[in-house]
Amino acid sequence: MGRWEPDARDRLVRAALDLFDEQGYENTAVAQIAERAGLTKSTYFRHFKDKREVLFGGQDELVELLVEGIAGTPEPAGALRAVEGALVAIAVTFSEERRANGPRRLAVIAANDELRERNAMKMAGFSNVMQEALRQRGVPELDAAVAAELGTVALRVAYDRWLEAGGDFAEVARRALEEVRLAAAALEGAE
Amino acid sequence: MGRWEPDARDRLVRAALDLFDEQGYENTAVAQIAERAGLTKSTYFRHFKDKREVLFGGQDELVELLVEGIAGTPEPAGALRAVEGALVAIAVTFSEERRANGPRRLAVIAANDELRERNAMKMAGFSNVMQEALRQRGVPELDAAVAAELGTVALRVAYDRWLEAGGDFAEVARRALEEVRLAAAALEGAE
DNA sequence: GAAAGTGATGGGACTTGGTCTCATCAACCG
DNA sequence: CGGTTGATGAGACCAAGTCCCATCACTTTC
Repeated sequence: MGRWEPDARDRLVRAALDLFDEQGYENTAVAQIAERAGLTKSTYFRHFKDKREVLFGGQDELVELLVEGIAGTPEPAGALRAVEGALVAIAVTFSEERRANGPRRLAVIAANDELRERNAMKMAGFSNVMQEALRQRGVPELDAAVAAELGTVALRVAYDRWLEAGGDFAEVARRALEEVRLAAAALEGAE
Repeated sequence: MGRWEPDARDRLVRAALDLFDEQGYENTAVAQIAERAGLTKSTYFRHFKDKREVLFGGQDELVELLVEGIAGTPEPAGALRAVEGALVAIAVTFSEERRANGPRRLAVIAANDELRERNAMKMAGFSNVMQEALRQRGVPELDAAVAAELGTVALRVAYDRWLEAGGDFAEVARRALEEVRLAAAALEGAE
């Protein structure tokens, strides 16, 4: 594989991020991204299923790691401990290079409805995947839903902090999850 | 207003739901929806900003009610009580007609990625709105995020049950939220 | 070493979502 | 009765995304 100029996919990602940054997502045509990467529209759509996906690559890998992280947490462990295992498992993908591009990527996404939509779907996907993995362990439906949802809250918080301050993502995530748990436990109900 | 055939918007919604049901969302063109409603593509896009929105109308009203429900909960009350106020506040929009069309609408949405994406965005929007409204009451950031997220879990659960069994939505939502709270409180942390 | 195969690419036709502009036409108002 | 208003129709236009076929670099096989 890779008989021609290598890294076509990477070149597309870089070209897209640059162009979105320079002139905005909506003002950038797929053909333009391809051109800057030395390719054509056809080739772009062979690598990414639509215009947005160039910003959301690697999601499949994260999903796999989340599932493995939950399934691989030794029994007996509560649902939230398994979620912690999932967050720790994805830490390997949080490289320095990813941290460097993070803010630029976030800024592009935040500036466009279509992209925010895709991001919401991504997050919901993470939650669903964790919920399903928890149910596979025998966690009851509602508990799985709650634990998975709190896990994604922690994931968002941890990601923000990690972009801000760096450090070991696994540690940041563990702390965030514990804070979320305490906040949830402190909620008063109807009396 | 309404000098020509009235209810253009309603006709479009009905035509869309019928066509999506008959031949699927992707196999239905906007022009076809408009045609069945006795209108044209131009008019369609005057009523809905894109092809999907015909299935997601009324979101603005829900957002308003959620915010009012939280802001209108008398102090002092915990974050989750305010969220309960929000869920109760939207109950007025859950009519019998809406319940009748609910399952068909859900089936169409579930069958298509684009629509599931929009739905995820809608839910995330509810959560964000509640979170912001809670912060306006002085609830700390993280507590607001957790309460809002648990609120949307309860909202989903309540909606499912209400579609299934009917009854007073406010009551169903209250019960769902209490169950969610108990599930969250029962989560064990790292020792 | 030539022929056949393979996989990534180029190119262009085509459909459809979505935007924009201008014309039309029914109702209302003075 | 003539002018205004607001919803609609009509059609040009652009970009996203799909499809199909040609091409070309490299590999395998005989």
